[in-house]
Amino acid sequence: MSIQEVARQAGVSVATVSRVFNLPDKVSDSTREQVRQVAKSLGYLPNASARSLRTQRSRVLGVVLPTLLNPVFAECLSGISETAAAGGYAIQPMTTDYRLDQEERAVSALMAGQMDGLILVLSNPETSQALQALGRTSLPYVLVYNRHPDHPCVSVDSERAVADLVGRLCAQGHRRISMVSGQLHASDRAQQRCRGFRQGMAAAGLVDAPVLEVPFVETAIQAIQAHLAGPRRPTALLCSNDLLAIRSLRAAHLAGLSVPQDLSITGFDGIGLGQDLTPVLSTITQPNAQMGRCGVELLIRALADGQRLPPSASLTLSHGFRDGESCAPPPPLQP
Amino acid sequence: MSIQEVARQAGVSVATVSRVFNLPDKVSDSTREQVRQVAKSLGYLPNASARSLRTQRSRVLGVVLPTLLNPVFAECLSGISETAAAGGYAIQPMTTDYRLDQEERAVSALMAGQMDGLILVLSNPETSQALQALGRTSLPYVLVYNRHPDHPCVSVDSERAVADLVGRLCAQGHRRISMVSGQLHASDRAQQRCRGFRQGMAAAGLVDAPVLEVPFVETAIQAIQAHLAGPRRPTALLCSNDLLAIRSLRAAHLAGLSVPQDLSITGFDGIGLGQDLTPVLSTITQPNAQMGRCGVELLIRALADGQRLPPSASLTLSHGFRDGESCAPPPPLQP
DNA sequence: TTGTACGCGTTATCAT
DNA sequence: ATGATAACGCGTACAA
Repeated sequence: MSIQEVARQAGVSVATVSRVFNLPDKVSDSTREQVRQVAKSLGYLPNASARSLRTQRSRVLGVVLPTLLNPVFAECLSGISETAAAGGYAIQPMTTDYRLDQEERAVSALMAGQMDGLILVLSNPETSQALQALGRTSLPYVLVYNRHPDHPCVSVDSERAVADLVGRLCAQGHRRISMVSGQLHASDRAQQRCRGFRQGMAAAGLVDAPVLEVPFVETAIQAIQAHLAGPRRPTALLCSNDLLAIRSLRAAHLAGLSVPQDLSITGFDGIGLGQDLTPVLSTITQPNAQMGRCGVELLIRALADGQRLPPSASLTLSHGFRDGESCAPPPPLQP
Repeated sequence: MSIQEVARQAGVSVATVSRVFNLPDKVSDSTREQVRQVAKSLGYLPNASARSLRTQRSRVLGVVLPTLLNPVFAECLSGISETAAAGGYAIQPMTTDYRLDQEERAVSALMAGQMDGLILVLSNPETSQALQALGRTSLPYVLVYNRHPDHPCVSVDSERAVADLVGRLCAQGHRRISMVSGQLHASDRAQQRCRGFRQGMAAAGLVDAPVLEVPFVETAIQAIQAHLAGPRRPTALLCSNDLLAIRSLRAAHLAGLSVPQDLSITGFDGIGLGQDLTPVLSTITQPNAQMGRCGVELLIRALADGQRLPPSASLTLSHGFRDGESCAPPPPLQP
């Protein structure tokens, strides 16, 4: 069902049909209605490929994410999807599983796919080959969650957030605080949060700032449980994301510890689910859907101006702290 | 950067360049390498829109889902994405928030977007306008989670699963079992699970089979808590999905009940997170990622054959039961 | 206000 | 083995 057929049946030229869909004002009321009528009855829908070939814009945004199995990215994609749709854009997401080769394949596929712009959550903007390749093109893009002075980013100040949180824990009386982190090499966020931890601990005059880097999510619970079984176990676990915090809650239970009486646990991300848990997860909250929304808005604005986004367009959204039930002063007596 | 430019620089015709990418065997070794060289140095990538316009296939699959905020669909999309990528397809997902108008908009947009096939999770295949519209086209599609004799579906037998679960609970000694359900009108799964509940209760000779239909997720916890505050409260809560089960855990806590000592709670879906909770969620498990994978595989196979999928291609995957920690015999004394 | 005709970048047919 | 060229469906400059 093409524009030709509609034109034929409506007794007008293809140009008129095209105008009915793209410049409705430039066609008389009567013919417009006539054409719409015919188009509807034929179930005509303009061919997106032809349109995109002709106009050189696809109205599709590419999205690259580590995984959808972490709700933080599902929430973000949800925001992206919503805002893109509102702006007349479709999205084409690809996941990388935190693997650099997949990251490059994804970006390359999206570049070949006539995306109008790209929204990226990468492992590390500093070293990403994919981002470098992208830089050699004129395709507009924006990073989300990532943070880097040379690129347009929508992010929160993880470093400060974590440092502040360490301060809170110390104010509650905690002295032995461990960080539970995901793989540092796979994520600049993890690195930033780790830096914030070290900084916060140093500021509190605490020399010992142990970081437990959990290699695989599958083994996280066991590793954390082992860490909690040690002789001078921490009184607080500062986890670099909510999923790790949830697994830490499990590990604490398995280790026979009550949260927050015996052990405090905090997360980072503010996934919605954390509010429905018992104990409610104490965590640093990011506006995940909002971060996606902002990324799309920046991108769409840039597209309207026919520009790429400069690094100076970067946005630091404000984070929050959810005072849940997984956090309390340390138990009074500790050996 | 077009095929023209590559041809010019390589000193061959566009036809030869095209062959290098599509039928490499039909071109001599020397020119093939020559062309590849030039293409690479120019960063040439075949234009997907032009290719799709010419071949009438986009190698993109459309996906319609209720929401990504329920991990069950995020897990499914993850499986879809993975299998699509492996088969050389990209995906274009749209969410409906369980709203029929969004459902129609999504399907319509995907039909206009030159999708090669559609993977759909709809509210209700029986009444869906979107599905009816789709039926009038020749676009291949497959339903996932939905179950209907007139359409190709990848699903599990929710009805039997729930009925069996009721049997298990009864065998443990439960007599007062309530179902907590999402909005019945918004989901055929909810309806099926509800039927399974009534059927199982009837089979156990239990006349009273109360169903608490929770209107909005936001108010779920309060509604459930109120239900638990009643005089002859249930000893078990059979929830129609894992998210409701998690909220029920919270509601039980707020009502001062211990799970599973005072109250048993079961879910449906088998989201990964349920395993990391305390108590580990007892639930009916579906192979969520696998359901997505199967849908894509069916679709890709149909595309290879140039066929639509007949209803007879439907697949009922087997479900399981995770014996977690949220379920136990009822307390001995009940008024 | 409406129509004609070109070109977007590619694949495929038909020659050579 | 390679090249010339038509056609995919559309938007738009230009003409009427």
